[in-house]
Amino acid sequence: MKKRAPDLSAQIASSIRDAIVDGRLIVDERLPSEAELSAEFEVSRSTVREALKRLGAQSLIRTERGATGGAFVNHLRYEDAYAQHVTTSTLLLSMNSVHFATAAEARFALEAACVPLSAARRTPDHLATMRAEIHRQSQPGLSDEGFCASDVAFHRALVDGAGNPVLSYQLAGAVEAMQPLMNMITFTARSRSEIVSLHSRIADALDARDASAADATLSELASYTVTLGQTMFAKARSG
Amino acid sequence: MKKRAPDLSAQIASSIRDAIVDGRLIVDERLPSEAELSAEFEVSRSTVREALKRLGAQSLIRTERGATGGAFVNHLRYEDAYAQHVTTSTLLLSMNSVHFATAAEARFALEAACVPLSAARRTPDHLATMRAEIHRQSQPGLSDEGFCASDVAFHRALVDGAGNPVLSYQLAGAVEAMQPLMNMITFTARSRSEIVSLHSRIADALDARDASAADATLSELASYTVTLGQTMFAKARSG
DNA sequence: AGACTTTTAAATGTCTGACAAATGAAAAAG
DNA sequence: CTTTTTCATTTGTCAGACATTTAAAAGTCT
Repeated sequence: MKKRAPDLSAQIASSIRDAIVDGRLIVDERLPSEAELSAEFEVSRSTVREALKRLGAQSLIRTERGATGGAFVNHLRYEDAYAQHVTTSTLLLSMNSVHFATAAEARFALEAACVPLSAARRTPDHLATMRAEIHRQSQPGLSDEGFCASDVAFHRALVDGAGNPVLSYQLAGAVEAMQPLMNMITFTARSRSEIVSLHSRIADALDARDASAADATLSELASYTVTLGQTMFAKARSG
Repeated sequence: MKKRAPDLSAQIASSIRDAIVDGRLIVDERLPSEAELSAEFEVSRSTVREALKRLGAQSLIRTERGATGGAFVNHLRYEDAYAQHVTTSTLLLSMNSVHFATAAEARFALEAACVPLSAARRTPDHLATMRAEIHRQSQPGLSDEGFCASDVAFHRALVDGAGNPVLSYQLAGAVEAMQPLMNMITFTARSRSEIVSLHSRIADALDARDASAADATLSELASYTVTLGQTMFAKARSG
């Protein structure tokens, strides 16, 4: 039950991380140089460097070389957080062998939360993106991976239509992390056209700012997706 | 516009990360030792170590010392991902100076997505947690921080009631990252009792498995929270 | 004086070699 | 066969050196 003391580099990373999280170090502020930090913490420069690499991996700091270089508190941007969130979510799903139904339920529940906002606020740009993806999805030559990627892009446009970046960020994990699971479903021509049709109806409803129609169609899409997943897994068991 | 080549340690980290993400390295598999990796990548051991620290910071690997030690592909657990997600979300909100209204909108929209599922699946345990937190929130001596922490615990129970771990994970960022913003609102005795009353009604509705009543009350709570926030910020501007 | 070039100092990035500490496995002792 | 000791392996830490990058300072020419 005893937790051994973590490595020095981990301790130092924690110490600096705390300073950043509760605001004692502010964005773009420069940390002391590696030499100064090693004196301050009374460790070697290598140990300090390992601590800084840890923080860099979490996008908490960035480093610049040269005379005026050093480690700076990083301004965490949506894109960085977004990418990390997707990677982590994807691994979480695959490593914990989450059932397809569970992941799909979460994804569609969260997406449904965006629909009323998106119906109210979507711009022509969002609608154009959705239409473009729908068009791509109906191309016969499209690979399965391409279809799934386009599916993700369609749903991201739906989510972004809500005009709330916090919502978009949180949804990223749910929607994008599903892609590998979705890829496992080999879409038939028939199921593709069904999905394209549902996508079109969702886009139409959002175009008309009809939140309840969009919500109802999204529910249809959710059930259909879960059904497809069940069929696929049943076939995998029997085959 | 030119992107300089990233550091060697970053390149090596990427290379190993890719191997983990697309499954060429599986959970609990042992990576080559630092000496072997340094030979393989033709860099020094320090460089390899910095790469490994980066991966460790993302919970992708863990390291063990000793004869049979080494770096192992880590089984990413919900708790690890959860903690990271909360830290990142919190920083994202503070560093991008997200408006209270935007964050609150995202939070309540996502929570609303859980309500129907939670009404259907919540266990007595979830209800007991909610009641306990409501009781704590009505104690007069409770600090503002304590009240907010209890608020988070209440809402987490609501989300967990949906019985979907993926949903709980995704919601963690939205709910917990709000806490520092919520802490900024100094609750009066009057607003606390209003919130406690709304929490009670939500718990009652979930107890009765009445999803629409729970949803309606959550909407009330959302409006009330946003109103409190607006009042607070108006006062901050004038004062 | 002003514009251009060179030098220099500071900082991170990388390498080498060494030793400490942890830990399981093999060898030795009983 | 069990216990103890030794040992080899591996990560953790340290010290010192050199390479590379960068901006500022110093120098040079017009």
